[in-house]
Amino acid sequence: MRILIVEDTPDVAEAASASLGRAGFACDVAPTLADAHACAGITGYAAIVLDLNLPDGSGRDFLRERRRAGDRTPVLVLTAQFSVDERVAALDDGADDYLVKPFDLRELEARLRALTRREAGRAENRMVLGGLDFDPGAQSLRVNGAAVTATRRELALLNLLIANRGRIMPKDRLFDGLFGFENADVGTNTIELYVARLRKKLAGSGVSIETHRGLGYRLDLDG
Amino acid sequence: MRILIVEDTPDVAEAASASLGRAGFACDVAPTLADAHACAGITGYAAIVLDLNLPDGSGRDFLRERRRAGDRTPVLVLTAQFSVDERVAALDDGADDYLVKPFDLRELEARLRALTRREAGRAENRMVLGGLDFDPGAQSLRVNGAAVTATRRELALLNLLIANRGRIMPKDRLFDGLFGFENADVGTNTIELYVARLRKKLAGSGVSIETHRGLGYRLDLDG
DNA sequence: GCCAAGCTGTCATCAAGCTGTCATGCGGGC
DNA sequence: GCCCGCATGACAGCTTGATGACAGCTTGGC
Repeated sequence: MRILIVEDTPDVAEAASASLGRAGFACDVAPTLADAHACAGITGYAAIVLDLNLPDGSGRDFLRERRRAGDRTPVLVLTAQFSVDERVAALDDGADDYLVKPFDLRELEARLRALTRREAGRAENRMVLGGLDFDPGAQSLRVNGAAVTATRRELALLNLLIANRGRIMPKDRLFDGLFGFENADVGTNTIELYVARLRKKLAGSGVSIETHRGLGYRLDLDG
Repeated sequence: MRILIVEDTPDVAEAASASLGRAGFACDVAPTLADAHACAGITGYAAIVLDLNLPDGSGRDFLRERRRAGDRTPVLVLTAQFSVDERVAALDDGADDYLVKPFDLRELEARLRALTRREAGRAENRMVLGGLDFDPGAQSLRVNGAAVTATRRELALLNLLIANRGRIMPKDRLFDGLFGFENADVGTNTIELYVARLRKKLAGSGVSIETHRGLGYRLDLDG
């Protein structure tokens, strides 16, 4: 799950990026509208966090342009004041949610989880599949009822695979979802590595990750 | 499905070629207009990805020439800036779609699929025929409801045959769709080989691949 | 601030399975 | 009957993925 944070205050952007990173999201930060356009053009995002007040224009323009271009990526808008007008305007422009600054990082995290969840067509956070019980909010994983510890990257990968359950996910797509731009130089071998680590932890759960040579990986129930 | 990528930046061309290759397209790369003309003269393409800014001229000239010569191959144009003028001009010249650089490889893939699909007159990606259910986007194949694993080449061949369902496809045409120039020295026997492999996997699906001696192969419902 | 523990990603090596060639056999057409 | 085109099994090369070991770095405890 890759997130774009459009925010020009370094402190806020950094804090949000760190917090969301811990929560299993891969984050890219864009301090200007121009950067935001560039990022959104290069890769797809599971959601966008958009500050309205930016040095080179209003986030509303960015939002409107994206929507006009047919992009339906969930957007969470950050507003400075709790003005009903501004709030309504943002939603009219196509925002999916808003948060008033200053905000609690945990709330940002929770709302983003709700947005990406909604996109995947799920009503609740928890995902149960076979003997596997995964809650991305609590970052908790259970296999056949027993709690299993997994690292951030492992959970992020699992999250992606479950969200695309039954579909073959190309390795580069998984890579995009796991790493932001600042980690672009990481070897693609790491995906194979984490798949191997995940497989060990999922052993006996009735869920497995199939390899499709030259195509990618697919998570699904056994059999 | 064979694609011509006219792009002079090696990184971009390579990334696109790799990504599309995984998606089941056979790609040729032409770094100059001269190369592009040569390739387009030698073989037909399901679509052309055309960068406008090339070392030996503008892609627009290439596009205009092709259209004037009566070629209706779908063309997706890559533009550097999001300029409305340039965009309109490209569409006027006969482009079918455009993408602003930098772009997301997934989007390129999706748009090409849309273009080639449109050419085949289908509205949806998924193809259902008898007991056969094939989704080229997810690279997933089901026979009578059961998932069947197939390799990249097998899927590419199936894709071609289904897209031309009911029509006899000459072997050299299938060959062109499966292999780019860099594989030009592959024996034509390989087509027979992959037809045989596909037949095994499609057994009992109600769909079969008929041999027409000296003419080619035809995929259709039994009976 | 220091230290320990564990997470991360690289490398090298090994295994798997895809790919295309070859050889052989079959069957239709002339 | 002969020839040509196609079918198919076996095989070797090679790309791609799997996996164990390791070093650097981050993180959290004290």
